[in-house]
Amino acid sequence: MVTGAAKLRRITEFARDAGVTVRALHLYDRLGLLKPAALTESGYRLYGEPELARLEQILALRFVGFTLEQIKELLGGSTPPLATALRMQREVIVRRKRRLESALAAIDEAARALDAGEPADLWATLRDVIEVFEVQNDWEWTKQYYSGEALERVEELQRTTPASVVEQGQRDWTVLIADVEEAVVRAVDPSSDEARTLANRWRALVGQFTQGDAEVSRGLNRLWNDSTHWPADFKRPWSDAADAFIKAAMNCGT
Amino acid sequence: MVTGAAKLRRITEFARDAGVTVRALHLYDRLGLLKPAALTESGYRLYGEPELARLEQILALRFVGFTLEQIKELLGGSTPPLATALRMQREVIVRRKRRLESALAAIDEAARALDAGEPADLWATLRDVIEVFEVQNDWEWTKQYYSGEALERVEELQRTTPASVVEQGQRDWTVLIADVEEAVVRAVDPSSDEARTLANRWRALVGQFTQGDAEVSRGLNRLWNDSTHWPADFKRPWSDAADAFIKAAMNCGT
DNA sequence: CTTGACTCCGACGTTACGTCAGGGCTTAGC
DNA sequence: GCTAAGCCCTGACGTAACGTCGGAGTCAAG
Repeated sequence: MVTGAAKLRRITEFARDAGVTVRALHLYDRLGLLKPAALTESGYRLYGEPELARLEQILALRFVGFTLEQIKELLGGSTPPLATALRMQREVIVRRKRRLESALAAIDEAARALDAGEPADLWATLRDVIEVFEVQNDWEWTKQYYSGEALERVEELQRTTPASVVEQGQRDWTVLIADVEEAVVRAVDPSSDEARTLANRWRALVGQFTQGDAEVSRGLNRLWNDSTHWPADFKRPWSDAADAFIKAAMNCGT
Repeated sequence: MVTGAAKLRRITEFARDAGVTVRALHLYDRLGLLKPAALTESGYRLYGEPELARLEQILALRFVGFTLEQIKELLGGSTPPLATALRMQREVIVRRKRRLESALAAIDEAARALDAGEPADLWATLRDVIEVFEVQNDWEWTKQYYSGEALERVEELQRTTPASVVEQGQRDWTVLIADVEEAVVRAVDPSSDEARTLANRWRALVGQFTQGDAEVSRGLNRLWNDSTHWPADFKRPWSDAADAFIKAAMNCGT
C-alpha cells in the first residue's frame, strides 16, 4: 500500500486535463457537485484522481441533458435510480429532437415557398407547420416532467397503462378543458354545483391517470403549482382563467 | 375607403389572440421588435392587425431558432437576406439535432451497459460516445457562425468550395494547431523566426479558407476575438496558451 | 524583493422571458 | 360623484450554466 497520498493537482492543471474551465469547477464546488480533495492553507483547491472520475460522470450526465441539479441528485444518493432517470431523459431528448425536426420542416417549407417565388405564402406556410407541431404537443406535457421520488412509480405507470387508456384520457382531458374554459366565459360561480361537477371530473381524470398513487398525485400537484419545473418553451393548453377557476372550484367543493 | 381606423385592441386581448404573454409584448416593445400601433394618453399600448401579422412572423422565426436580435435584423432591413439566413439556420438546427442524436446514442449505450449488469462499464461507455461526438465537431466551428453582412458571401463560399478542399483544410488545420501547441510547450518566443513561420502558416490557412475575401476574413477575425458569437456549448479545440501565442506571433511578425 | 504566474472571490452579463410589487387608469354599479 | 374590481404601467429580481472582469492574496524563481 504505497498508494497512500495520490498526486493532487491544482485547479488549472486539473481543469485542462478534464477539458473544463476553472470557473466551471468553481461553480461545481459552490453547488456541492464536485468538491476538491483538499484545500491548501491559503484556500487553493487541490484535486486528485477520484475527483477526475466523478467529474467525468458529471460531464457524461450533462452531455445527455441533465441539469446540474439533477446530476447532483443522481450522483448523490446511495442507490441512484439511474436507469429510470436515463429512460425518462431519453424521452425528453426525443421530444427535443422532434421539436427540431419540426423546425427543419418549417424551414424547408419556407424555402419551397421562397423558391416558388411566393413570398406572400411564406409566413402562412411557416405558421401552418408550427401549428401542427403545437397541437401535437398539447397533450405531451402531462407525462413530461416528474421530480425526484416518484420517478419509479411514474415509469411503472407508463409501462402498465395501455395506449388505449392514454388516448381515452387525452380525449376526456381535451373535452374537460373545453368545458372549463366555457364555464369561465359564462362566469360560472366556482362554488356552484356546476363548478363542483367540473372539479369532480377533474379529480376523476387525475385519479385515473395516477391510478390512486398518492405520491404520483402529489407530484402532479406540485408540478401543477410550480411552473419552474416546466420546460422553457412549455405553454399550458388552458388559460389562466381556467386555471384559477378549477383551483377555486376544487377548494370550494366537498 | 371606410377602413380608415382599424380596430385597436389593448394588450391583454391582443396577447391572448396571438398566444403570447403580456410580458413578452412588453419585451418586444422595449427591444424595438414590435411596437404598438398607438399609445393612449395614459400610456396604454394599442395593437392592430398589422401588428398581429408582424408578431406571427416573429413567432415563426423564433420557432426555427433565431434569436430575437436576429429576428429584428431579418425583419428590419428593406431587403432581408431571409433565404440565406434560413439556409444557414437550417445548418444550425441540423447540428443541434445531431447533438441530440449523439445524446440518444450515449443513453442507449449506457442502458445496454446497465442491462448487461456492468455498472463499471457505464461511465466508460458514455465517455466513448461523447468523445466520438466531440471529435466530429472539432472542425465544425470554423464554418459555423458568421454575423450579419457577410452571410451571402459565406454561403457562396460554401457552395463553391469543393469538399476535397475542405478536408485538406481540416487536416492542415489540425496539424497546425498541434504544432502551435507544441511550440507553446517548448516556450518558443512569439517574436522568433519559428513563431513567425507558424503565424504565416496560420495566415495562409485563414486566407485559403476565406479565398481572399476581405469581408469574410474580417468576420472571422471578429468571431475569433468575440466569443459571445459562439454557441454556448462550443469549446475551442486549442488551448488559451496557443491562442495567446498565435496572436502574439501575428502581431510581432512582418 | 520583485516579477510573473497562479489563485481566490464577488459582481455583472448572457437569453427570453416570468413573477412580484407598487403604483396609476378605467369602467360599471351604486 | 364615488368606489371597487379589473386593467395597465414600470422596475427589480430570478432563471441555467457558466464567461468575463477586476481587485487582492499566494507562490516560486531570479
